[in-house]
Amino acid sequence: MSLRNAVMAALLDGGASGYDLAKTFDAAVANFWICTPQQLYRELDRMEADGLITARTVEQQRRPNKRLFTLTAKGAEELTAFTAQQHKPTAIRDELLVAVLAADHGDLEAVKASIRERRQWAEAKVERYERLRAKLLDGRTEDDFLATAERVGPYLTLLRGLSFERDNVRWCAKSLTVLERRGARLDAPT
Amino acid sequence: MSLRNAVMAALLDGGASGYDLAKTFDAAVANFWICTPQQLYRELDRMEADGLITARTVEQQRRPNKRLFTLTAKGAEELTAFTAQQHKPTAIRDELLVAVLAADHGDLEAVKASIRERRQWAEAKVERYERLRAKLLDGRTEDDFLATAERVGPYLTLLRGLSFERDNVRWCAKSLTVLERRGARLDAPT
DNA sequence: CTGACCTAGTCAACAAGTTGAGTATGTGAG
DNA sequence: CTCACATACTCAACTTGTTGACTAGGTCAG
Repeated sequence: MSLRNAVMAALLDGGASGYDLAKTFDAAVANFWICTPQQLYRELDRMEADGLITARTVEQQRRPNKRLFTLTAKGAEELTAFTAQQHKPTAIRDELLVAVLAADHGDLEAVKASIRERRQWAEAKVERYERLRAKLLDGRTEDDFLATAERVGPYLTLLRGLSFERDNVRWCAKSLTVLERRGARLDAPT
Repeated sequence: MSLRNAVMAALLDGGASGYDLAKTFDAAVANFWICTPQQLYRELDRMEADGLITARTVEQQRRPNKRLFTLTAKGAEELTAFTAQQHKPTAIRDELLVAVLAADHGDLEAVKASIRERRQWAEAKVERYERLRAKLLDGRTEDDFLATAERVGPYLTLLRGLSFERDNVRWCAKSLTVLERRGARLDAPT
C-alpha cells in the first residue's frame, strides 16, 4: 500500500509517465523506495482505476505515445490522510548482512569480495546524491534553501538516503578490515 | 529466499525452536531482517521438507512440547553457497520517509509527531543494541574480542544495525528542527 | 544497412510478506 | 478464583514484490 503513496508523493512535482517515474524514481524516491517498472505500471493502472490519478495520452512525434499521469483531488486527499497515519519502523533487510552474519562459516573470500563491491556501489550512490543535493540547493546555502524552498520533503529524504549510503561505505570499510585481519590470523595462527 | 538463509545463519549458534527464533530474531537478526512468527513457522516447515534443517520434538514438563531445529549438513552447504553469491543492494523502504516526502502537502503536525515517535523508538533500539554489544564484548575491548571470538559475523551485523539506528536518531532530530522552523515561517510569514 | 540501445510500455506466473484469527497449556498477580 | 500474560504453535486469505519474456517504433555508430 505504500508504493502508491510513494508514487503520489512523486507526482506532487507535476505529472509524469510510467516510464518517467520508473527512471526518476531512481533519483527522487529510490533513496528509500525501490521497485521494478512492472510493479510501477501495475500500480499506476490500479491507482487510475481507484481514481487517485488520471491518465492523459500524449502523442509524440518520433517516440511511442505515452500516458501522462497526474494526481487527482482524491489522490491528494488520500496522500494527506497517509501522512497523518502512524508508520511502522523498518529494519534494513539486506542480503549482504545475512552473508556477513554467516561469513565465519561460509566463503570468507567471496563475502569480502561482495563487501568490496557494495562499497563501490555505495560510493557511487553517495556521489550521485551529492550531485542531486547540489542541484536542489542551486548555489544557495542549506539555511537559505530551507527558508525559501516550496518543498523541503524531497531534501530531507535525500539527506536520509545520503547518510544511509555514507554509513554503508563506513561499515563496508570497517568490516573489510576486520575480516582481513581475521583471514590473516586464520591463515597463519601463532 | 533470504529469510531461509537468515534462519540458517541464526541456527549456526546451535539449535532453536520456532518460538525461540521468533523471539531471538529480535535480538540477533532483527537489526537487518524482520519477519512475523507466521512467516518463520512456514519457512521452517519448508526448510525441513527441503532437508536444510531437522526437527526434534522436545517434551517439556509444564510447557507445551516444542520442536528444536538444527542445521543439517545440506543446510550448512547451502548457506555457504549463499555466502558465495552476489547480493543486490537494498534501499531503506520506509513509510515514514514517504510521509516526509509528502509532508509539504500533507498533515505537517502529524508528520512531526510521527518523527518524534520514530526518534524515541530508534533511541530505544540504540540502547538495546548497545547492551547487546556490551554482552558480546563481555568486558573485552573490541580489538581483543575480534582477535579471540569464534564468530565476528554477529558483531559486524550488530554494528550495522547500531549505526543505522543512530543515524535514524540524528536524521529525526534534524528533520524536526527543519519542519518546526518551517511551521513557524508558514504560521507567521513576514 | 544492420545491430545495439533507447523509449514506452504489457502479460503471466510465481515467490515472499502481511494480517487476522484460533488452539492449548501454564504461571503469577490481585 | 479469575484474568492477563507467556509458551508454542497452526491455518487461511490476501497483498506485495520479483522474474522473465514480449511488442514496437526510433536513433545512431560503424
